Amino acid sequence: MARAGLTTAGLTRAGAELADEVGFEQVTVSELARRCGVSVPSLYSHLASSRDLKTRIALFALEELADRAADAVAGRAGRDALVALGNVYRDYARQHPGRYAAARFRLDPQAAAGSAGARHSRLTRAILRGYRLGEEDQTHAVRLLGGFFHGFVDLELAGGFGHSVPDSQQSWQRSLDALDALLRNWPPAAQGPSGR
Amino acid sequence: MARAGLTTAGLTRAGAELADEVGFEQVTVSELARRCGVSVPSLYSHLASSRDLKTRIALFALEELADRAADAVAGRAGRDALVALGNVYRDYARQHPGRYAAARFRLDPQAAAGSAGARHSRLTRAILRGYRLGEEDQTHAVRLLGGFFHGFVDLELAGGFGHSVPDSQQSWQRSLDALDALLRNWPPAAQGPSGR
DNA sequence: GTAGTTTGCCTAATGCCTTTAGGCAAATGC
DNA sequence: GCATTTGCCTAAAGGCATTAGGCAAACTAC
Repeated sequence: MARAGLTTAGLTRAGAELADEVGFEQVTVSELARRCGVSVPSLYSHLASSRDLKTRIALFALEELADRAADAVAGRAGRDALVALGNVYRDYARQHPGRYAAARFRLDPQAAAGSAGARHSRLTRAILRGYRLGEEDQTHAVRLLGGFFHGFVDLELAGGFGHSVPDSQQSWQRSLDALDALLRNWPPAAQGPSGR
Repeated sequence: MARAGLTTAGLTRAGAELADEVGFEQVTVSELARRCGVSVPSLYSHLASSRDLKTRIALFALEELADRAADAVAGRAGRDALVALGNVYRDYARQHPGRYAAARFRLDPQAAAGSAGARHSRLTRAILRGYRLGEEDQTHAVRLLGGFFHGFVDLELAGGFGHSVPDSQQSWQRSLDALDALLRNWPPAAQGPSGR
């Protein structure tokens, strides 16, 4: 039986493409096998399980996204960098909705530890160098931005900002404006316990 | 054959509970049937499909969440309302991770139109009354907050802010502080095209 | 080049999930 | 009470995930 020349990396890439075509949720070992012209069980020579496939696609997407983010923010600072970084996430999600969903896949702790997640965090932290934030507030800001980027993009992709005025592109821009202003005027920590 | 007394609403609630137990992704018609003590095909008297079940659970969760949000913001304004609203989302997600995930399920346009999604939007808009924002900027702020609430909570739940310092509770509080400050000092629209 | 070993492909098989069809009897309506 | 509707069941079919074992290509060592 001639070998089809499959590799784990190749299957991961094919899986990522399939994800963008049919949606990450619809990616199956069976469909991938059909796409590669081999029988379903053959894929188990290269993949441990369906979950293994999804994990690999997720890691691939996170890496790809981090590479784009790194390129986009290189040589930029302050507001320029903030906009560039945010746009990377939004553009990637719109160009590659399946991969973007994959990047949101719940990884097990071990896989997560080896993922590009930390790169994303570092890149976000890097753009904050253009703002005057203390160590701790920088971490808060990283998480705020991370949450906003992901949340806005996810809601938008899900149609949450559907065809209503103003369009979501404007909201995106104004949100980035607002966040830039916020980062330039980050409020000091309150004196006592605040709320909960 | 005695009737088990199943109803669509009852199955939806049982499905929501199952979601919190095993995770929304693991909810199946088969498991629900086992839980109710009936055969799998029996459920098709009350549910159109597995997707119908998930859609119903999603609508249920969105409604439940909107009720909680309405209660929490009633009689509050400004920063107090902002914190209360944000906390509803975060608390719900932590208490009911499966239902929260269900609330994020991609509904088809028809189901989405009849969902509590618009209530959520209105509630967020309502808390913004305590801030001086123009009509359009209010919408931008609704989307920014919606994105942040969802994004932060989702990343947190996924372990994205794992056991590192400062803990995510502090980041949550500081983020709400920051957003309150932002809303009180919302930047005016820039003169010309900004960025993209 | 040859022999032994490893590896990647296949088919068969198993089990789980989703769904449909048709039968039977409980429940409902007149 | 009778006719109709409805909710339960079993049987069946198809799809997906996965394992086991066989065969031959590919690799390694001498």
